[in-house]
Amino acid sequence: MQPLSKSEIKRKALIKATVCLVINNGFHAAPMSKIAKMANVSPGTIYLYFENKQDLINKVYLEIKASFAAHAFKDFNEQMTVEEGFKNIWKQIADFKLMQVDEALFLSQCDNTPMIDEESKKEGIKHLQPLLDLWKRGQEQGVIKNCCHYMLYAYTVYPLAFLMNAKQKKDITINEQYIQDAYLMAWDSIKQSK
Amino acid sequence: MQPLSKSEIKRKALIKATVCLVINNGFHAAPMSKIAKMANVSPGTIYLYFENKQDLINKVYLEIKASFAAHAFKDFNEQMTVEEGFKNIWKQIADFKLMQVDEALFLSQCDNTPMIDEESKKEGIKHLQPLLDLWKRGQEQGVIKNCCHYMLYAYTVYPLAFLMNAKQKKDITINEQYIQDAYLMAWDSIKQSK
Amino acid sequence: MQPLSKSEIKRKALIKATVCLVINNGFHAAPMSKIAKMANVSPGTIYLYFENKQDLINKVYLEIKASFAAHAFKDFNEQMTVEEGFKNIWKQIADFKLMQVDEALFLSQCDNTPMIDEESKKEGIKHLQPLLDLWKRGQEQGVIKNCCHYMLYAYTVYPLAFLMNAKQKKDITINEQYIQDAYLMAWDSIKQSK
Amino acid sequence: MQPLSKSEIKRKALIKATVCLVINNGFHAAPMSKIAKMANVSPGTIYLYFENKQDLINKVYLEIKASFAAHAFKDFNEQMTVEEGFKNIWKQIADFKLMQVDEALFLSQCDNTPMIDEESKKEGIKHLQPLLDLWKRGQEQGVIKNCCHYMLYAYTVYPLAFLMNAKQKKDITINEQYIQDAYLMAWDSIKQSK
DNA sequence: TATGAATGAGCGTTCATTCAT
DNA sequence: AATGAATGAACGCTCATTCAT
Repeated sequence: MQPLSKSEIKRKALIKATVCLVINNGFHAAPMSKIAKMANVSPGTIYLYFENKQDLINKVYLEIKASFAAHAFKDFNEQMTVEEGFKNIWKQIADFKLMQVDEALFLSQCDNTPMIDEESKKEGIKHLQPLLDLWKRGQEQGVIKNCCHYMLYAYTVYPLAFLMNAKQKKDITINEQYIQDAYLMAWDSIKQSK
Repeated sequence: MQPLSKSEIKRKALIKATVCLVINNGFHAAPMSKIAKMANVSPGTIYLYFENKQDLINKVYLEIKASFAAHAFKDFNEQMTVEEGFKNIWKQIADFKLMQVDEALFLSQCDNTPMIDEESKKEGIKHLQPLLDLWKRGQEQGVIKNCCHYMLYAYTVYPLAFLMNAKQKKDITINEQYIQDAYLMAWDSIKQSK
Repeated sequence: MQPLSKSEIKRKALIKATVCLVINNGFHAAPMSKIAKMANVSPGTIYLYFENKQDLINKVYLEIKASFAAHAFKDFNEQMTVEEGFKNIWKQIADFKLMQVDEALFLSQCDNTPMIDEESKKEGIKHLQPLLDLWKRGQEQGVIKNCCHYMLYAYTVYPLAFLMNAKQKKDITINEQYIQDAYLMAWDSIKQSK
Repeated sequence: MQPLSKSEIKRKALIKATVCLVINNGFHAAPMSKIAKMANVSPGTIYLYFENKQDLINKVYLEIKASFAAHAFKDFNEQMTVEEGFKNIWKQIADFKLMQVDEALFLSQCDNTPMIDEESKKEGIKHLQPLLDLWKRGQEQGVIKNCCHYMLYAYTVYPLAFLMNAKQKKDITINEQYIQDAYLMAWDSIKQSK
């Protein structure tokens, strides 16, 4: 792996600082000056890397969405059966949401908020294409219910955001069995009953 | 029904304005001055009804959460079977989320954001008790999967927020059939398979 | 003594509340609303008794100044010798400053601050005429130094404000002996040495 | 003497503006915006130099108190006799109060008002230590009356504030003779009579 | 007389953004 | 490329004052 260039380090530090501040107190408690301080950078420097605050937020969103997708699909291949593939992807998504808590919380906030440009949101969705393709295959094979992708997403991936939030607030604790139970609920909700 | 007092009218107008601005642009783009203007009131007047901005947001949240719960349980009674009862409540929730779009969007933002005091969130959850009780009964009867309420909520109610968002952005259109499909997915995910 | 009329009671309550709030936190921490609350009166009512806040403050000042003068001269008569008379007045002034702490603190703040209209200050000074006359007599008799009244005041009455402040902050405690010492210093500073 | 840095110039300008506005209209009529304008600075800039308005006022007070003390003791040395030393210090204090009118008026307002933190007041008093030491020496030598420092201060230094106020309002005019008379009154009031 | 809800100008303060260095 | 002092518009909020009741 190539070592990151100095400026790439700064960029990453800015992104990390943004995520950290936003998830803890929300957009309005993440001033540029604090982001700069936390990234060990001067406020002015941010504007060498990002056009303005909105651009910064958008870029952070897209970057994290990309890393989320990379994680989701890292073990998946199209030779898998639909059920195998879905389980594989779902578990990786769960893994991401529960291990990369900060990033996942950030995405959850963005997705339920007018914080991000609609355009960037659209852009971020594209990363999920392999999952949509898999679902399509599943529907053609009669394995998965014949409903739109939004619905499939709503009942399989989206619930994880809720569980992640609950875990964050220490309302629940999550172990392997818990994940497995959650997976079964996701699968039960979308699989085609005979 | 009693006519609202003049001051109750103002209070309602302030709440409505808050919801409207927050859902369109987020907490940080809903300044008190705009809320006042939209409610046809002077900025100072807000502080006759609410202690400060945080209090305003909290109260709006709680008020809407209460009206949400009232809607959810309005036709429910405890003589219903678990499945009947769940279907009844779920459909009312769906109805609320899809008809009272603004209020529902507001709740969704609050629930995925550090916008609201943790205390008010806890307060807001209490309204759901009848649903939790119903689930408990279902679990005792072996009709509903034996998992924690957070999970049951995550896979039945929470997905509606995602669908509501999608509808709002005109990504999907929702009709009776769509609702029925969604209901089945919710039920399939939590019902105890034999 | 005649019982105070209802409206005179309110007036007095307003004056007392004003004094109380101003001495504790200064003019800027004595809003009309708090004054009204402390006087058990509605904010609007204040404006039936006083033109505006400045007028209220001025009137409070003048009223207290008058009561201060009444106290100062209550036992004095012009048959007294200059030294007797001065001692008598000075002790009464000391008594006022140390017993009617709130009123005295209020006067001290007013006299060292642009809080009061210059006109009202001028008005307030008139009450001291008997003391000035006494001084004049003393100077004519060669008993008191031949300097202007401002100077005599500065070295006899004004120092009490400092001692009163110190007492208020519990930096010193004051008893009869202390008063007597202070009196001697006042007298020593103005008496004509042979 | 080193030229002041650009930021030191701004700091001084802010302090000067604060003094000017406060002495003319009081704390409550010295808004940050006016202070900024008078210092030829934008409102936000104040907060680069001072934490908030209270901090600004405190710092101004302490800075002036220090310069006051520096002036008071600039010619004094401990080899002087008590009377010499006292006269020296007293005259310098008088000089400061009558020449640096604005600063002196500011101190007078602060010392008779709850404008300044108690803590800062305590801090400001420390500067007077040499005078207190001198008084102690005088008392040990039987030259000065055996009373507490507060009293000595009340009858020697504090009266100057009153004269200064009177001069400011053009009630009196002050010349060398006047100063000398005032000095004698101060000395007469505290010196031990045989 | 007396009220107190309502006003809105103005406060102290923050912060996204710029620009001279 | 990087800085950080400076900006000033805009924020949340207060409060002297008014006026319909």
